[in-house]
Amino acid sequence: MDKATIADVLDKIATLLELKGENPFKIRAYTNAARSLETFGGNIADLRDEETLEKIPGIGKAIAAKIKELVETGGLKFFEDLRSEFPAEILELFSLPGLGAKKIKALYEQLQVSSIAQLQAACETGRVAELPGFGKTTQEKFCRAIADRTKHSGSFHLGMIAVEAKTLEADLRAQPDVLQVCIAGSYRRRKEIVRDLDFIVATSAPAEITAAFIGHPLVESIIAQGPTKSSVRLRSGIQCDLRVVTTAEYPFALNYFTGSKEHNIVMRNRAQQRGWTLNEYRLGEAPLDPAAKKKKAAAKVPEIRDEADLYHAVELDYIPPELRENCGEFEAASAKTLPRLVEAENLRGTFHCHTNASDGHNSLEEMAAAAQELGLQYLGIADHSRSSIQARGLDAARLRVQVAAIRKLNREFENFRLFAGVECDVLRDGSLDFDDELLGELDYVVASVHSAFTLSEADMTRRVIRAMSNPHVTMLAHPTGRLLLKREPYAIDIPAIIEAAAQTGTWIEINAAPKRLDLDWRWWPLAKEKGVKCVINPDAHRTERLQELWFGVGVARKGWLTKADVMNCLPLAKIEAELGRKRAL
DNA sequence: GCCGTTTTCGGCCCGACTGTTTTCAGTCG
Repeated sequence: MDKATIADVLDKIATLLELKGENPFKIRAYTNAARSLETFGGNIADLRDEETLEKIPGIGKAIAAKIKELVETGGLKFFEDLRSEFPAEILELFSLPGLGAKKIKALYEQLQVSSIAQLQAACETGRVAELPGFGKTTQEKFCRAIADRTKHSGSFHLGMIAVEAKTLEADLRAQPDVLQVCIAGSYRRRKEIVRDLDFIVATSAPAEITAAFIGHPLVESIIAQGPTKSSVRLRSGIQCDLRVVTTAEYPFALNYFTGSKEHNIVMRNRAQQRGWTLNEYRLGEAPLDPAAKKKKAAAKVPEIRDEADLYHAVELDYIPPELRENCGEFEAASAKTLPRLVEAENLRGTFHCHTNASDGHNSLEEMAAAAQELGLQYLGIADHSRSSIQARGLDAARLRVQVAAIRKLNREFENFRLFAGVECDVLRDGSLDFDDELLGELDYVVASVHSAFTLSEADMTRRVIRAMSNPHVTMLAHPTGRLLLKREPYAIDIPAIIEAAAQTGTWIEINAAPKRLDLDWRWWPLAKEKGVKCVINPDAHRTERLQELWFGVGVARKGWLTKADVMNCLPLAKIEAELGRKRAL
C-alpha cells in the first residue's frame, strides 16, 4: 500500500465525516494528515512504525494508529463502518461544482439522492428546486454541471494550458492601467496538475480590467462576476479567476493566492504570534479582543512593498513559490538555510532527445541547431533501441551509423557538441537491449522501461535496479512511467531505486515533458539527501519541444534542487568527465 | 483530531460570491 492510497482513505474519511456533520476541525485534521503524508519524503516501510508516523506533522496518536492498521491489514474498520453509513456512490456528488457536504446531506436525507444519476432525475422532475435552501437557479446549475462533467473533468497538466495562460497574462499586461500582473496559485508553485488559473492584477481601474478579462477571446463562458473577483471558463475547459486589487494590496493578494493553503495557514499564524492579522489585502494590527487574555503589545506593523518584505516581517527569508507546500520551507527560511534553487538559465545542455532516426520528427542537424539557438553548449541524442518497435527503435547497425554521423558533425561545431547515446530499453528481466560492447562505444546510455508495465512492485524494482547496475547506464529515464491524467505509474519501490542510484552512481532523470514530470518533485529531497544526481531532460521528439526543459526546472525547484544537484548545469568542459565516471569505477 | 515560547484545554484562516433569503448559509479557494 502506498502513501497516495493511504492519503486517499484519509481524504475519504474527511468527506464522510463532513456528510455526518462532524466537528469541522476534526475533519480538517484528517485532510491535513492526508496532505502531510503525501508530501512525506521518507520510506514507505516506516509507515508501519507508529512512533515514526507521529513525527510527521499533522499526524497524532489516533491517525497514526489508523494508518498502521491500514498498512498492516490492508483495511480500516473505522473507515469501513463510516462508509457503510452511506451509499457507495454518494462521494461522486462532491465532484460537481456548487455541491458541498451540506447540500449533499440535504439531498440525501430529503430526496434520497445519492448519485449523480439520481440527482439528474430529481432535477428533471423539479424536486430539487422545492427543497428549502435550494431554488430553480440551483437546480439548473446542477443540470448544467452534470452535462459539463465529462468535458470539464477539471484537471489539466501544464502542457494543456501553458499557452492559454501566457496569452491571457500577456493580454492583461497590455491593458492600460495595469500596474502588475501575475498568475498565482498552483501554476506559480509549478504543481504538475492545476485545476484553475488565478490571475492577480494591481490596477486603479478595476472595472476596465474585469471587462477585458471576461471579454477575452479565449473565454468560453462567464461563471461569476463581481467588483473584485470574476471567474471564467476558457475554451480548453480550465477555469480562470481574476482578482483585481490596488498596488498596496498586491503583495498580500499575490502571496495569499499563490498558497498553498497549508503555507498560508502558517503565515497567518506567524502574523498572529506577532499581534498582527494577515489576509489577502493587508498585514494589520489584530483587532482587540476584550475576551482574550491580554498579551504583550503588538509590534508596529512594518511597511510591505513586495512579497519579500512580507516574509521578512515575520522573520523569514524570502520563500520561492515552488517551495510553498509547508514541507519544511518555514524551518529552513527561519534558519536561513533555504537552498538557492536551480534556474532555467543554469542549464548548459541536455541528454534525452530523439531524431527522425527513430520516432522523432527532426534530423540530427535540426536538433543541434535548435539546441544552439536555446543557448545550450551540448545536446545528447538518445534514440530508441531495437525493442521499441512502435518507435522504430534502432538496431546495432543503425545506431553505429548514427554515432558515426554525430562524430562527423561534431568536427563542424565551434563551442557546441553532440553526445552520442541511446534510450536503451530495459527488458523484462532487467537486462539491456544492447550488449556491453555496443553500449561502450557510446558517450552515455539512458535506460528506460517501455514494456511489461504490469510486473509486481518487487519484480519491477529488481528489473530496474539490475539495469542501473550496468556500468554503461548513465541515467534512468522517467522512473515511474506515469502519464499524468492518463496512465498511473507502474508499481515500483522508489526509495529502493533512489538507494540503488546512490550506490551505483546512476543519475535520475526529471523528464520535463509536461505529461510526465517524472521523477516527481516529492521524491527529490530524499534523492538529494542520498547524494543522487539529477538530470533534466526534455525527451523532445521535435525541435520546439526542447523548450519543455522549463517544466523540468520547475520540478527540480519544487524538489529543492540547486545548480550543483543537476548534472546538465555543468559546462561542456566538465560534463564529459562526468559521463565517463561510472564506467571508470 | 492535532497541537503547545500564551496553552495539556481550548483553540483551530478568513473573505468573496451566489442564491436563497429579508440577514444569511453554503461553497470555494
